[in-house]
Amino acid sequence: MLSKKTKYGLKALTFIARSGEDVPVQVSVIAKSEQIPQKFLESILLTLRKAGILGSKKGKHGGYYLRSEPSEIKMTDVMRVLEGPIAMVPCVSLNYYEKCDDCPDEHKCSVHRLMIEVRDSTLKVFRNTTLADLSKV
Amino acid sequence: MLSKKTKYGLKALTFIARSGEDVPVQVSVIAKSEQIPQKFLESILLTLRKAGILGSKKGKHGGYYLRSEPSEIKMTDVMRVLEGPIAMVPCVSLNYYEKCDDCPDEHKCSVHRLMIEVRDSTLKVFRNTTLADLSKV
DNA sequence: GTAAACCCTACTAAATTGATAGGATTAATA
DNA sequence: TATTAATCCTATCAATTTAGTAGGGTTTAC
Repeated sequence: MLSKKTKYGLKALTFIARSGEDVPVQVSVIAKSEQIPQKFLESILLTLRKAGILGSKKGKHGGYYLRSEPSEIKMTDVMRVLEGPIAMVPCVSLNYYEKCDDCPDEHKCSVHRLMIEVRDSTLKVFRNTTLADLSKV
Repeated sequence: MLSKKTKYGLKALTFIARSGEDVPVQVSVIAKSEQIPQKFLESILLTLRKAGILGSKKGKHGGYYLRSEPSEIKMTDVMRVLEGPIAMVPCVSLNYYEKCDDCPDEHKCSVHRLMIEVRDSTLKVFRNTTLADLSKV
């Protein structure tokens, strides 16, 4: 299941991308419009900022803005930041690989091979999708 | 993340499929060979039996066996039984559809559209994979 | 009739998720 | 310079899920 965190994060990014203009968007505005608990959203946008996807401006008239063009923001990056590894098992993760305790030989593991296929097909979607695609009405 | 339940379940099914012969396989044998807690595995195989994927024989020399040929057991079915819906959000699930509380219009929801693509690509993998594929050495 | 197997229900500890609380810090502007 | 509006940061918490354990009940082969 997709976490609320990721769902909210994607909606917020879409909102910011759609707002288009060069002024930062405030958390309160997004929260209200997208029906997201404001404090929760704050922490999500903070995560996205720390990951380099969003920039922020403090103080009055502050808010969040995209650090790159929507068409440059790939879902692979966004999903990894919000949801964590794309692979369903660590032994198949490109970025967070970990060996299984059981499993003497990965290449003979039926689960391993199936999950590689799932990972690759999901990756293909995320690699071919950017925030610009999400933002289309 | 793939749950241990699903991982164990897939390994157990593979084990049974590989054993080939027409005699039922005991939980204790699978548990030992695949390093799975026996009581936990019991409950998993029970689930698979109730779902019609496995059959069982009670009493001495009892155990579990496949109800169909490995090549007839599709991953879509197995995954739905063990892991639940394949879709990452209920509003995109074919078998367990549920509307989102937020989201006035699904078709305009960026998350919705992305998750449909992910669902379809995952589904394609699961539809094209059977237990026979998993069981190949 | 007894041992070996599945069957069933209930419980539990740990981790994760989805928040909330409360304030610290920073910046615009009156 | 004081005020206000915003982000930033840490801590806490309740609910849920996960992964497993416990303890028998039931069925069948021999």
